[in-house]
Amino acid sequence: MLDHEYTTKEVFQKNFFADWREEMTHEERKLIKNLSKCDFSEIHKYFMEKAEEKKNMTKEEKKAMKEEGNRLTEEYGFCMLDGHREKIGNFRVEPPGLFRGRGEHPKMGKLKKRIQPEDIIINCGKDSEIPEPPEGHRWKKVQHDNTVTWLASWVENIQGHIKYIMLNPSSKLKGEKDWQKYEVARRLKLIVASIREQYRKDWSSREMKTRQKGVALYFIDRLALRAGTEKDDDTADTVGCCSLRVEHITLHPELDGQEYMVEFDFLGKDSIRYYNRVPVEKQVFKNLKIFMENKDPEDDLFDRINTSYLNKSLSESMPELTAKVFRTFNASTTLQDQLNKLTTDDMSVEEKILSYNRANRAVAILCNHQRAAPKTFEKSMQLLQEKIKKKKEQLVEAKKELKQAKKSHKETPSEKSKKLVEKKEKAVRRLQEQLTKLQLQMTDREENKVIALGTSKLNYLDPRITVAWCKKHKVPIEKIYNKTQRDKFAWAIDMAGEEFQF
DNA sequence: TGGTTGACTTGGCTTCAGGATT
DNA sequence: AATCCTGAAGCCAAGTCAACCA
Repeated sequence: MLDHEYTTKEVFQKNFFADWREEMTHEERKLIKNLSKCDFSEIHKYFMEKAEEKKNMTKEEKKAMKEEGNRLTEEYGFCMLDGHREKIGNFRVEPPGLFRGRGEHPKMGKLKKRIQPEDIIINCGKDSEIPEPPEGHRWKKVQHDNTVTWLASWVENIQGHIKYIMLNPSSKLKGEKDWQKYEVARRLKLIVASIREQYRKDWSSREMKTRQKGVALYFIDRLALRAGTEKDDDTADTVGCCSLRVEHITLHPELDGQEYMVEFDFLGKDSIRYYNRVPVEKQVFKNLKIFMENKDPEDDLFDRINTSYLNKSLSESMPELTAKVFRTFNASTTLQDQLNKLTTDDMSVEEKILSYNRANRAVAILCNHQRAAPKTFEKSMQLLQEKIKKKKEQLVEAKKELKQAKKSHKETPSEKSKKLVEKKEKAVRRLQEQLTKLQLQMTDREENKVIALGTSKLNYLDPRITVAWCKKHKVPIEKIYNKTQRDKFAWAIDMAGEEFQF
């Protein structure tokens, strides 16, 4: 961990040292009193050498390692559910280490303890074979609760949260849940117009609580904000819609030539910054002003409501409707609209894929799915640039040769010279295609520098939209979904025809 | 009504296998 | 065969939301 910047943070060092001292013997505690006087270079070196050793293993050793890994997965990575053999998602218990957390987490650096069999609850079928605990140990408990999906659990010592062993996304159980999720979002589509009408009415309600609900829901719908459930104090300070504070928004009666602008700036899930400037309706602007009156920056913007109230009122519009459904609904709707807008029949498969990625990107931007620019970004762009340059030169050369061939064919026509012209024409065409492909790749990568597509693809986009699009436009599904994704979305690949509409 | 707990989904980052390139 | 590079798998933290309890 010494290579990481966060080990230099005061909170990290303080937490780590406190927990470390707990583990010390009486003598050690007497001796080791100041972290800054501790020299970890030897153990650091030891681990570096270990890593080096591993890297330098012979082919045979590597192969043996891999086989052992496969054997373990084969033995522990599957379970039987309702008579089907299903893949388990995370079948290994989390190893001990130093807790990091995201953003300015107050518990960073604390010691995450090793989990013992005595910490583990096994949840299996009544008549299934109970897994043996390691020699000399016993499980905390063995239970047979068929109302939950987890196979094993333990309590983690940093926050006291429960951790679970659950099934892989490719499993029937998870697939069915996923399908249901999208069906709920599709039901929202049918009533969203009336919900929008209602929350606009709520902006002028006599009750401040109702107004807050109306504005919050508008943000959730229009900006795809998360619900914003309140959280413990001893976690990183992040917010969602309902937990927004006055300090997170700035009102501009006019900005960039537009009226009623709201500027958002806050840290959301995983301490990812959300920054956005949006023009809003006059009534929304007026309400926000009222909500902010006589408040300090650190006061809640929506002080009369919370996610539980919001969800309760949503469930009256439609059973199973909660705040997060809007994200799924808006993401999937956006994908479908963008795909319709960006795809035409005359496109090549590569161009269609770029269109798909652009549609996917529109969703990722809506949901604020960001990533750090890849460490290798500049380098890999440069590489691509060089490839393009080389290809261009080749193209110029090929064109020259074609011209030459044409010329000699004109001067002394023969079967042979005709063939040569055709051959050169073909070469030019091929190079041209390869060049466009590279340029498309470049555009795609550039536009994707700080945008993460994976999260929306995996969690927000109804896979049936993608499957239908692939079928309609003759794009092989393998070009859009990799193996894992195809496994996860097997239900949609089976189910959706090209006529599917979200 | 408000706080807590439990179960499940969502999320970005790291690691590493394996294909591409030299 | 060695090295490079990338995509995917894996990791585990951090959300959402319902049930439960006082």
